[in-house]
Amino acid sequence: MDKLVLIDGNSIAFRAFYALPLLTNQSGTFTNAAYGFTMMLMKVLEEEKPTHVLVAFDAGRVTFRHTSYGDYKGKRDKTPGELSEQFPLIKEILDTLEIRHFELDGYEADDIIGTMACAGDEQKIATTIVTGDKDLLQLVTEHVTVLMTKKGVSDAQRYDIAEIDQRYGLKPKQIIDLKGLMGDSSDNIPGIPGVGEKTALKLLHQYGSVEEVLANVADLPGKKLKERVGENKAQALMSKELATIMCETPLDFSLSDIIYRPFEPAKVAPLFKKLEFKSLLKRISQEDEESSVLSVVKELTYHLLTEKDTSKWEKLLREDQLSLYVEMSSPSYHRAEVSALALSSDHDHLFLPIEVAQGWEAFREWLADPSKKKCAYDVKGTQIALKRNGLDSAGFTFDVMLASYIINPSESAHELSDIVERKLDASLPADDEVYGKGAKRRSLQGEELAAHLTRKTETLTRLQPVLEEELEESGLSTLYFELELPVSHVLTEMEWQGVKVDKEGLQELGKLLSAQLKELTSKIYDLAGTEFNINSPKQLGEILFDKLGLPVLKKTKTGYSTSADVLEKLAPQHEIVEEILHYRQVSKLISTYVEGLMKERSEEDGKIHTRFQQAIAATGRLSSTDPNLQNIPIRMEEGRRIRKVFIPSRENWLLLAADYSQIELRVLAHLSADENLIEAFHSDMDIHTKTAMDVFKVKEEEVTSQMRRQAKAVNFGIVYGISDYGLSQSLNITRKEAAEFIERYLESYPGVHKYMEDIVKKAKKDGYVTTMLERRRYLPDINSPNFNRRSFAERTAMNTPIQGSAADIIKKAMVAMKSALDEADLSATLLLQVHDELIFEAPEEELETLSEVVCRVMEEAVELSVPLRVDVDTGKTWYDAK
DNA sequence: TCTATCACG
DNA sequence: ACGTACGTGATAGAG
Repeated sequence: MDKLVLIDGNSIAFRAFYALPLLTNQSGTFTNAAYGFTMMLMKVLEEEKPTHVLVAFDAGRVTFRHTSYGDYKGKRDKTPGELSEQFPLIKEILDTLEIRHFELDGYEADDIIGTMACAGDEQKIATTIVTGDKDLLQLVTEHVTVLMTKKGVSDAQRYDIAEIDQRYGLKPKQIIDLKGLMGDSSDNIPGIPGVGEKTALKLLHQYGSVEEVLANVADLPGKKLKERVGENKAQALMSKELATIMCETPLDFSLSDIIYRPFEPAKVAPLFKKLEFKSLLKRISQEDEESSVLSVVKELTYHLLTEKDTSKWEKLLREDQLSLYVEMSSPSYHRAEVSALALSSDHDHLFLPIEVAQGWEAFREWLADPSKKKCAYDVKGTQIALKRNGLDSAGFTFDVMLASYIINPSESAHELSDIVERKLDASLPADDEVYGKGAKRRSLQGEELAAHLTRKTETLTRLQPVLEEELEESGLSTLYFELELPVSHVLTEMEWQGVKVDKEGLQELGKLLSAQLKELTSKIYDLAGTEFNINSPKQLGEILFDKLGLPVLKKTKTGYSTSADVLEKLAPQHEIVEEILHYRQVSKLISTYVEGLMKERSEEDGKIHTRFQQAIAATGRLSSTDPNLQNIPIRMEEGRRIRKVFIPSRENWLLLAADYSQIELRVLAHLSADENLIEAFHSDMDIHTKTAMDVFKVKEEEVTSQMRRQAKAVNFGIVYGISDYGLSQSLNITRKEAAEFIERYLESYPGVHKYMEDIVKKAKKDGYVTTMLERRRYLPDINSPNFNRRSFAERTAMNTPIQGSAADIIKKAMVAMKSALDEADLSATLLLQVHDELIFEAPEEELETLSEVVCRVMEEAVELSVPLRVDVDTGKTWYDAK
């Protein structure tokens, strides 16, 4: 028995959109209408068990109805962008489910459905129309029923001839007459003014049709009604015509084109996964009898390689590309031990204990051959771990971790198991689960290790094409392949190189600071009249505010705030406060820097090898861990001395530091095209002085240091996504004063003002912002009804293109630097990056050439509408290279 | 494990 | 009226 289901795509999507909250998935795509639509669709497919399915959509804006009545659908609100952008998504879902969908220029979805319903009726096929629109009731016949959505989307009411009769006392065709008389405000069909559903029904019950009603105007009850009907005869007839659904739409397909075959869950799951349709995912996987959709419990067949049988696997190394995963004892690949590695092609999975890999000559050659393509998770860590085990490697053309990051840099979880969860219809136990964490950590061995590891490499092979496609779809391929991947290779070199630390110098400094701390401690105990743990904010708070009775200016969730900005305000009130501030400083220097750096210094080479994390910061910046070398003190002289222990690794070498001057404000000048700001940079002015002149309306000579300091804070504010409150906090002024500063700034730099407004608007429309090199950051909260979340997202929208473009620029310079140094035949090496600064070490005689090369490469990394300026300094220590 | 604090750009 | 500056990482204390 055939069963035809006709779905009114627009109507269901509308219903779903307004019935559900404005959901977004991780990448900021609105999904509520698509989700509701799919829920409805699944339910219908399950319950109706159709043999033929079709979804009809409205095409374009102008239909034949507009031709006859210009105002047709005139009053309808414009479809909100959050909904219209979901239509392509809905169509993609239908395509994946292999359900045909149609739209036809000049016609509405109704007309396609009407025509198919007529065909179904003629051929006596049981037909169900799914819609939220009462108009379609006119199509009901002996064979055709309408499934009408009620509140929400999952609830529906079936209308057949009997139901329509019971509800309206009409035959289906009379629904047209009903519309003709009462009109339809949503479609802007006028009908007869003053005639609503009640009157219209009464008239139709008596006369049967619009024409008959009009023919009997004279007999109609009530003077008003007579008048109205009499005056609007033509309008009533036209309304009826507008409400009539076409049954002769010229369609270029027939029943045989819309045959429905139940979909394969395995094909649909990845899309649902991507859209985060979790409950639907569960639903389809259950239908699949839990075979394989979510759980790839299916054991992988892998080959555990021993020294003896390496030769028979050499053929695997001739594959176009292989995935490689190196298993380590900890994430700190500069120290971690490698237990084993695994190789995967599409078909074969090979497990190699580290000794076997080291002893297999053909593998070593393959690994070091740059023309042999390899895919890995965290290429940098992989290459360093391999190198520490005597294995040189090259030819890594894909990094799964980096790809996942570039696709969505806001995502906090780029572990392989997280990526698999998001991008594939599979799952992988997280390393923490397999190994346990903290004290429970254990090591894996033998078969267990082999199974876990080969499963990871197998996953890499499956992830790569999925990620590649997603990069391409979002226009991120260039950024990924030409910037991020090359940068990761530069970082590998930098980390491998490491930076030399003067052990004795560090110990010396430690002693000095410890002595100072001791003195401060006893002084503080004296002043407090008791001993307590100064490092404990809780105990400190009790001393300051309870015992000494200082005023409480700020509180935290847990009690009194003792942060530096509070203490600074309290300093005049009690001698102890200043000592505490000083104590904090010294204590920080000892614990974080002296002791922290000492712990990370390798006894082997006397160097520190930080890890530059490339897949953390949402703006595209790098971060540095174990230890963090991007936050070595500089602002206070006392802390700055820490920099004296960072020295060149060889004799007669020096350090060279090159930093971009005002890169973020220059980027802002470029992005905003603000004439005043551009001019300021072209004339090489001190930008904070210039801002002070504009904000305070004074001449250059009249700018005081106080004004310059305030102007500097305003500039920071602009870069961070200005708010009066934020500025008032940082300058210790009232919000009103801060707001005035901002206003005067924006008046002086109208281009910046417009840019800030435009970028927020664009973010609201697209759901994301981009940097100069098209790096993308999604802002799911940008349209949030929650003021806080929305404001945060708006500031992020303003800040990310600036901070992110600056990150793009220095990354580009780093990539270019590699070849520039080679070309100039320099042995200088890049050691560190600190956001807007690069630090090199080089033999003394190279410094002059190096300065020139470094400046040129950094300044010419990209072309902006303002010049980029780089300052260079050299010295025997990092402290001296200032 | 979470919170407060503070170091950097 | 809402209550924030943007982006990070490390440490110590407290639960």
